[in-house]
Amino acid sequence: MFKELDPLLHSQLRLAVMSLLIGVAEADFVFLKEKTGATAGNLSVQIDKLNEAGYISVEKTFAGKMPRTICRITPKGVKAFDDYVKALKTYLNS
Amino acid sequence: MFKELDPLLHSQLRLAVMSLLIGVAEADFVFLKEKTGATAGNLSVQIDKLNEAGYISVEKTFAGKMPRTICRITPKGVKAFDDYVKALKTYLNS
DNA sequence: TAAATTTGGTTTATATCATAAACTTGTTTA
DNA sequence: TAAACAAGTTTATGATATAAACCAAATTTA
Repeated sequence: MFKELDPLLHSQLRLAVMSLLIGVAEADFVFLKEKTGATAGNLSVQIDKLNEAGYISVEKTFAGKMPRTICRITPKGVKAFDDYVKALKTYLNS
Repeated sequence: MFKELDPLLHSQLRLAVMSLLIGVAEADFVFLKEKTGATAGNLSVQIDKLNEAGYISVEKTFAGKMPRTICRITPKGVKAFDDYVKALKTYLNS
């Protein structure tokens, strides 16, 4: 009947981040912040969680002298996102 | 870009309840409990929240001598569900 | 060059939420 | 009448989302 919804993805901000990352090769912190409209603190926490789950990879580099955090979705993340969408659909067939 | 997700509907159990109710004229507590697999306590709490939000109406009657709680989705609930689905789609266009 | 501001974040505190365990009220069965 | 069951409700707790506060380095301004 209803499939379980991965709690890691069933969060507005984390879902937005994954949604953005799935469409691009990579995206940095500032880009994600602007696109999602999230506060930096909240975004930082949610990126950590996605990273720890292995759904995204996080690379910390420098753009010139300024720090730059680059995020990329992983194959595991793509699969999780896909599964989440499938599960969601079991709730939306009204 | 991303639309807000109504926090009242962005909950696995409440979403399941709404999903069930949108397809039928009415459903009682026991039916909802069986279909969702939720515990009675959790279901009771979430039904209350949906009721207080005006998304469903709750009628307490008796089936013979046993109590029976009947739930129905309201027009407001239908609209909220519809809006939620629309908002969700802004996250899934990958 | 010193002070103020901006950038790019992280850490911490809080308020809310989802959930299950425990409880209640009444009914049926042995 | 005691035990078991039915249909919920209340309560306790642990997790979660979120923003406020903070920090270090770089840049701009006076």
